[in-house]
Amino acid sequence: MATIYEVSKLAGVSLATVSRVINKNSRVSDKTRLKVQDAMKELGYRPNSIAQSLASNRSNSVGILVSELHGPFFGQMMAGIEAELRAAGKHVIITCGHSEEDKEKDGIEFLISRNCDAIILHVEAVSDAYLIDLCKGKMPVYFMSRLVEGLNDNCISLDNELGGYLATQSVLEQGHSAIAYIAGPEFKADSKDRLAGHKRALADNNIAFSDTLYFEGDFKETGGSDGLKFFIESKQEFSALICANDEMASGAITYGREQGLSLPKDLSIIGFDNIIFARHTYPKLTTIDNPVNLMGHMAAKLVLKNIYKQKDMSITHSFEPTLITRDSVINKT
Amino acid sequence: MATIYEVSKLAGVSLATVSRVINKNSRVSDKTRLKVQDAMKELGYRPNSIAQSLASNRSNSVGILVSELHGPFFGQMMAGIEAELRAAGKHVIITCGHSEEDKEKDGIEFLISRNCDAIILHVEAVSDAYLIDLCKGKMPVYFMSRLVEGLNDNCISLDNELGGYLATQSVLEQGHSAIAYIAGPEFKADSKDRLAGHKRALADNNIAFSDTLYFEGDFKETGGSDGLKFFIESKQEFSALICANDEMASGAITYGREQGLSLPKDLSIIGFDNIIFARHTYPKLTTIDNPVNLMGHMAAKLVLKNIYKQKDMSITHSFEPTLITRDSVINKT
DNA sequence: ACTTTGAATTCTAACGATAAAATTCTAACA
DNA sequence: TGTTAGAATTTTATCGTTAGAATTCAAAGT
Repeated sequence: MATIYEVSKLAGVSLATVSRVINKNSRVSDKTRLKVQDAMKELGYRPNSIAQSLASNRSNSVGILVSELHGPFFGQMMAGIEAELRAAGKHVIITCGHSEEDKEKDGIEFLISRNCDAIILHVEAVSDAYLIDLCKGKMPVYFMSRLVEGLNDNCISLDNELGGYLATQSVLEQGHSAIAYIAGPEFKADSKDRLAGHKRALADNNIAFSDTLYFEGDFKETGGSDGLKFFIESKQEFSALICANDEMASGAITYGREQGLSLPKDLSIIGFDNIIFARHTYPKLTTIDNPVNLMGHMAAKLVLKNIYKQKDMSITHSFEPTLITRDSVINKT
Repeated sequence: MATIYEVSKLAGVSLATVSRVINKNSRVSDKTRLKVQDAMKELGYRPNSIAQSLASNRSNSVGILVSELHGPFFGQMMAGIEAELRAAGKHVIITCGHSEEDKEKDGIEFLISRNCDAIILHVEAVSDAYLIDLCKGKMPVYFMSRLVEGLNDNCISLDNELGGYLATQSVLEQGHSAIAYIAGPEFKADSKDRLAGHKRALADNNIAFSDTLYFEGDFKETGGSDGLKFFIESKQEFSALICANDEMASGAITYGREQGLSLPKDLSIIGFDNIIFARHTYPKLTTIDNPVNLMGHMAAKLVLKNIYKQKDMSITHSFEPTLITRDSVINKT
């Protein structure tokens, strides 16, 4: 591979001049710029990004940690981040933490050791204290879908409490009052907030929250099936089921039908996230839209603005969920 | 951040010695190793991977190009590759080509310019000729889910023809004979091979392939709905529908029910890929399993073996699809 | 013609590691 | 005691670029 040195020789200028036409920040006369560009073309020159990084102390890479590389939710998130960053010539180094504390810490260490210019984290298992500490280090850290105390400016988050409220409120408005709730893992902030919204909506409607109509799921299909099984076996009356995400709602739908329920007649179900497949369940899933792709774009923009000093980036830190009405919730009356 | 130089000073040894304890390939006496390790710990030293890359001409990064970052299929694939590589201390740089020729080429260029040690491509729009040419360059290139003429050793592929055959054969065995087929985009190799398998199964059973029961879809939900719409509006008789992937099958199921079909009684549907959601459609989707996660692992192993010279890597280049029987195909009789 | 000034360009020293060659050390053996 | 082989360690050059200081150049002002 041709180096900058060979280009400079061929063009008859110094190394520094070539470097300056590559980086087009400092001024070079049109004449020399052309000479250099010709030489670059002739040699098929491509700057060595590693050498650039070493010399400039900039790797032009952004680390991303998500819980899982698969899964519709993270897919949308990564797609948003990558698209935005790639358009700016930056690249993403992606790894995953599987929602486990050790693996998340491990992943973060890994990204730091790769000399990213910044990292964007979707972490769930690690504590706020750890993150606050992490932010004291020299690596800039940003958070997706998580609001870390005192680090608001580094967070892109969804109002999960509102989402939880919206879900429950919409079900209540359809005349349901005995409502079962399958939450995500209690240690996850998302779960907690969505549940809080649920409780607020119940309270607003003077309905008591019942422990027996609560189940802690795992945010996966199994959480939905296990939860519904639990409720059915406990022989309680309930006409609606709220699932803290769409995967669990899917699991619940599948399990419910296996148990002979006619959906949505026998049971209304609402999900959360509005993943792409939500429109292909039967009945089509009513859910809460989580604009995670947009949020991914925004996280990337935040990095572009703060780290790469790009102008004209208007940042929104907080996003609002909205109700998507389909067929899985019906009027009780 | 502490550098190797500071460590060497603190430990009272030379740079080279520190380098050798970091890379633990060459021998260092236990005594000095300990001294150096202590010094590293004391300084919180972490090797600068960029400098390592420049000096060793190894970036320890593998570029990955997939069609989309979202989507269940690619998620599984990326997860497999990343897990394997990450365990070996390598990182992945991921980008996407959106199944468009220009964007794919662009993505490849992008990865090459990032000095990856190798790249793993899932490309669909780019020609074999282009890829063969690409392989003549100095960047090692590997292919996922694609068999490039003469580059077999660099490919990890699925026997799509067999998968197509299996799908059709299984439907035929259930007594169906009027079978509609929704293919993927014709320019994609996967589509072509699956269709070829379909035709072979028909031929084996002395059933003529009918142009009017063929529709070229887009591998997305819309392909399924558009295809089924086309068949229904053409007023043909058919009792089974084969979709070249699960997304299209989902779309077809949803559309079919919207049109008042009772599934699977009125129409049997089979998909391809066995994405995670296939078990949550209604009826649960009978499909062909595509072990793409495994294949991702295998592609990574191939890189580990060829590029990073890891031993004990047994490589399987070709994978076989298998039939997953669920509820969406019923016996016609 | 002679400064002056600002733009254009070159020079030089990093950046933080690796790797090959050169050197020193250590212990065994004649 | 001197030799020698092999292990342990150091020396030195290098990877390909950037960045700031130093220099040269060109046009304008006096």
